Amino acid sequence: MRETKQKTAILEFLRSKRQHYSAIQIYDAVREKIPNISLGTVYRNLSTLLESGEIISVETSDKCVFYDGFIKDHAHFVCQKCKNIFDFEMPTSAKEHLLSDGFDVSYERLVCYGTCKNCLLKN
Amino acid sequence: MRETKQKTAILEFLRSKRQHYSAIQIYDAVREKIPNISLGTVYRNLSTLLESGEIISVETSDKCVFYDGFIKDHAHFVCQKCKNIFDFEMPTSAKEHLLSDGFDVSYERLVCYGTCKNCLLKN
DNA sequence: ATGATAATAGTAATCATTACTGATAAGGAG
DNA sequence: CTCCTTATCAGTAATGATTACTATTATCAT
Repeated sequence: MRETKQKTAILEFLRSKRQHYSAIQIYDAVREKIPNISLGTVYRNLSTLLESGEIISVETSDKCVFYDGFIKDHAHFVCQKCKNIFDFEMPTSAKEHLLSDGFDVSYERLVCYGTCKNCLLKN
Repeated sequence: MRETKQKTAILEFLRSKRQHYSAIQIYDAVREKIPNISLGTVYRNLSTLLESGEIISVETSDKCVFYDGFIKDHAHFVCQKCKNIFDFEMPTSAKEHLLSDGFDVSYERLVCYGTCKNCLLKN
């Protein structure tokens, strides 16, 4: 796994923000530093960064995947109105329970859907 | 919302199985009863059934969505080897915690990834 | 410095899902 | 039961996210 300015820029962008970005959003952000970076390069690097565990992915009911440079265990809340994703602390893990049932758990994702504070005030 | 044989067949198929199917798998299964049903019809009915809460969807790190006719609250375990999806009981919900923080939660999805019993034995 | 080769830019292809359109059928009114 | 409105359908085209391909470039061990 070679060090390239493309991969470094992607990782630095994700680590500099505590938000969740789609591949195209990352592409647009990184293009400010590397104007001719290819979208395929963004996808390829996101894959290798996922494999190496340097970033995590968040699958929601939106059609695209979101990427997160904050890799400490945490859960996500998706606001169905404004589409924002909020982090919150992971409540009790299901790992032990599954392990005792003979399943080997590598990671878990909890996603809650609803309406966020801000959107509730706007109703 | 009209009753059609297409919608009935889709719902009956999902309710008759305790597994999780992609749109194409549902399409293939329902085609045995309604040979000329259209894939678009399957997607449209899956959407309305989701909206009415008669089925649920499961988003995983696979590119496609899985649909489930079993709508009681439960969590999912995805085997990264055989790709099977297993149900398990939802551990403590995050709802109360989020509600006390001012978020209105409509539903939550917990997905664990790892290796299932069967695949562990095969290693 | 140099050579092997991993990674890149650019583009084409794939795959899941959605949109469109003229035809069909569900189901309420008469 | 028959007719009429219109939601839903089949079939197909379009979209949007992601992946594959290829000739070129740049990383890094020697």
